[in-house]
Amino acid sequence: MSLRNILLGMLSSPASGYDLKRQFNQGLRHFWAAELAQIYPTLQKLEKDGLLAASMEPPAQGPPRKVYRRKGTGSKAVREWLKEGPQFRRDRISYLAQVYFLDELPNAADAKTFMLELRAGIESQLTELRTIEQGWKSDDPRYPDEAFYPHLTLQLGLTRLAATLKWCDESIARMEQRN
Amino acid sequence: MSLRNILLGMLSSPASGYDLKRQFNQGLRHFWAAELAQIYPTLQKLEKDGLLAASMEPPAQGPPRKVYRRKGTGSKAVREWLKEGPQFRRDRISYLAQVYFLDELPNAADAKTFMLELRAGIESQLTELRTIEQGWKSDDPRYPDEAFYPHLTLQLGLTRLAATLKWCDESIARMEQRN
DNA sequence: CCAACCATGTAACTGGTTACATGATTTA
DNA sequence: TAAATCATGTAACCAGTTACATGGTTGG
Repeated sequence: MSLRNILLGMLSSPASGYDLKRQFNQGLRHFWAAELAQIYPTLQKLEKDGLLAASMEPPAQGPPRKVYRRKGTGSKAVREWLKEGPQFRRDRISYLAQVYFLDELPNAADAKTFMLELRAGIESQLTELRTIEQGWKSDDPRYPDEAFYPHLTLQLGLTRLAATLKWCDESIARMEQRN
Repeated sequence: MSLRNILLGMLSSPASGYDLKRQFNQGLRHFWAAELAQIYPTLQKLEKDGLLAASMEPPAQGPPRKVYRRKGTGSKAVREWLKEGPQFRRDRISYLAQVYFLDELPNAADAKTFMLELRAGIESQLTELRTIEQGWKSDDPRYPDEAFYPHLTLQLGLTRLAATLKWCDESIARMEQRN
């Protein structure tokens, strides 16, 4: 259900499915990912439901694009989604499930290897996020003021990853004390 | 795929589907939730695949239970899952998707209401987690030493929620400055 | 001309949720 | 005896992923 709302939100200005995928990669992928194979059918459904209008546009260059425009009903749907209040869907954290069972590894060194790999993964996510922020800064000098709420989401991403990294270090230290 | 591995991990001692659901509610629900409608068929599949053995056991009291036992192949599968290294599946955060589009609300007061509700939700998750920790403490006085890794997962939950709460407060403050 | 990229789509499958069905046992 | 809880399951559906198919356009 959420992808529908997200696409509606992104369509405050007209865009094609391919455009939207690019936007996902730039601004939303740190808290939401979507594949084209899911985006295209969802847009078709939104058009059928009367929330979007579609038109084929042969552009100045490149292959023909199907551009979607948000209708009044579409904008209303976004506002209703936001007025429902925050949605707390229990998110699953795969690697935490693994940490939970780490005692199943008979060799303590294997558990430590796991945690070091985890730390490395989190750290690379952190640098990735900082790269996104740099991109935003260079795209528009008015950032972060011109993108107030997107900036907030990025801040939470950075904050959480920093906290997770700290947790990794503390956990590894405790594992060493445990021996 | 992960639920299979989690169930295998939980079955270091024999249990029924219903037991496992209870364990989910106690120890894992802060990073993974599962319904009985998913647990039962998954256990059946694991039995069919030869990783678990099942036996009907008419207990001293209560209705008959189907108890599953992990076989050697099952334990091996858990170790292999852990040796693959940490799985980073991009987690989706619904409420962040909503925050991203909060400018769609024409009335700034509505956006603030949203953030306050978000803060309240996070806070209640935090108290819920602290309640779980208290439960663990009273269940076993040796905690957290006897449950080292489960304790670590709880710590991350607490750390992240505290960080998120701080972010909420800072964000609300920025929104007020923005006017 | 070929590789890389732009652009749209369908089909099959997996994982997970919601709703429903059934019945035994325990407790108030 | 009625309600709550224990206990196991199936069916229909929804969301999301992976793999595949197709073809236009641009740049080396």
